Amino acid sequence: MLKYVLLGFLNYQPLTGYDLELHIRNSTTHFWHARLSQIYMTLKELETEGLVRSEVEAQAKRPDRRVYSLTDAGRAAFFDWLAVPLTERSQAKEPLLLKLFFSAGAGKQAILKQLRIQLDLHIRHQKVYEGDIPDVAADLLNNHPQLQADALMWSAVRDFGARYERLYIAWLEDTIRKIEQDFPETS
Amino acid sequence: MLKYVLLGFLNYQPLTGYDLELHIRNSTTHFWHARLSQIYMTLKELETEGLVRSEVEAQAKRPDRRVYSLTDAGRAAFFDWLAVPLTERSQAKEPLLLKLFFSAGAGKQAILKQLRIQLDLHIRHQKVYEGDIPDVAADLLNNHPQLQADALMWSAVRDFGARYERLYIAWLEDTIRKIEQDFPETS
DNA sequence: TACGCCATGTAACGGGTTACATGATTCA
DNA sequence: TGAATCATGTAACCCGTTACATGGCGTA
Repeated sequence: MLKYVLLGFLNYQPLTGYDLELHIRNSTTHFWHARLSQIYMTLKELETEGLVRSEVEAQAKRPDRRVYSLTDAGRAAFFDWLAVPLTERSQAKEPLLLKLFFSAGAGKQAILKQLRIQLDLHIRHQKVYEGDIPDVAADLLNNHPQLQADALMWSAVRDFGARYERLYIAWLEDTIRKIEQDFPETS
Repeated sequence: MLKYVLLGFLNYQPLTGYDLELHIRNSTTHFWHARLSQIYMTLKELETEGLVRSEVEAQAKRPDRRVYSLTDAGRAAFFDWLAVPLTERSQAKEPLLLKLFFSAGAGKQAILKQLRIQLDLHIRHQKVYEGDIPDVAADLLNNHPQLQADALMWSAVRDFGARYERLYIAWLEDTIRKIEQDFPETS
């Protein structure tokens, strides 16, 4: 799937592997993330498949950069992917819920500690969705005013993220309260 | 991580690979799932690591079953895992959000179709969280009344699932409305 | 008679993570 | 002087998926 993330961003403009990592980190990270090493590998694969091409650009006072852009085949592959709707619920894996599910034996205090650590993390993370949109997205929109429809989709997805953080925080707060009240003291 | 799921269920009672799949499908599936083939492989690995042991049980009119149970080392490994809190937000991957993020080019009708397919899936799935707890969980509780604290954790996690489904449905409905209103007609 | 459940596995493949490796520039 | 940013890559490993393989029993 990372292939399509890369094709998707390259459909907007040519970018390097490094740039792509920035875009991913700033806009898709809460529903799709990737390490730089994987991005570089995947770009190579896309190039051997003929979906992207690249050229090296020399820079003064900076390392050379390899700039990737979509080929016609790449653009076609991307739109083919877009055209197929997802007909199943996605089955995510949530390590926190898994650990909590089995945590009764860890004791009341350990459970509360775990929940409070996560509450803190989520509260501190929340500003990502409340604040301005990231610079990379703003720049992209300024440089390509025809991306209004895209911006609508970006904001819908961002809205999901905001709601999700709110749900997570409310659930953590309620669950902390419930455990404090109902969980038996370790004897 | 599947290793800990298996250890966690075996900490309640001895089970076969097939039984474990049933438990997973009925209670952890919305935050952790696994295929039977992987479960069988992982059980073998756990046995070579000395964390579980197994014995074959012959059955009349049914295939033989290999029943796994925790060793002391397995129980210790499980509680070691429980004792370490998760100190990072979990980064899930959500293919639907990814596709929507890039879907502007697919056109208004394709986007609405995708959203409505998912809305239907999530509405039909919702009863899983609204109805009774699954039989496997109820049986476990009836046979082991000392699992009251565990039941509290199970219900907390289940509550998360219910809230998540409600969020998903509300977001899909709101997004459908927004797209209908604001997304430019394909020219 | 055909489907679903019970029951266990192997083999090939794919996607992703971690660790390793390098090195200049800029800013605090 | 040390940390962050820019910039690209390779190799080993691990976890998980898909496909393949088998076969009896109960039930509609």
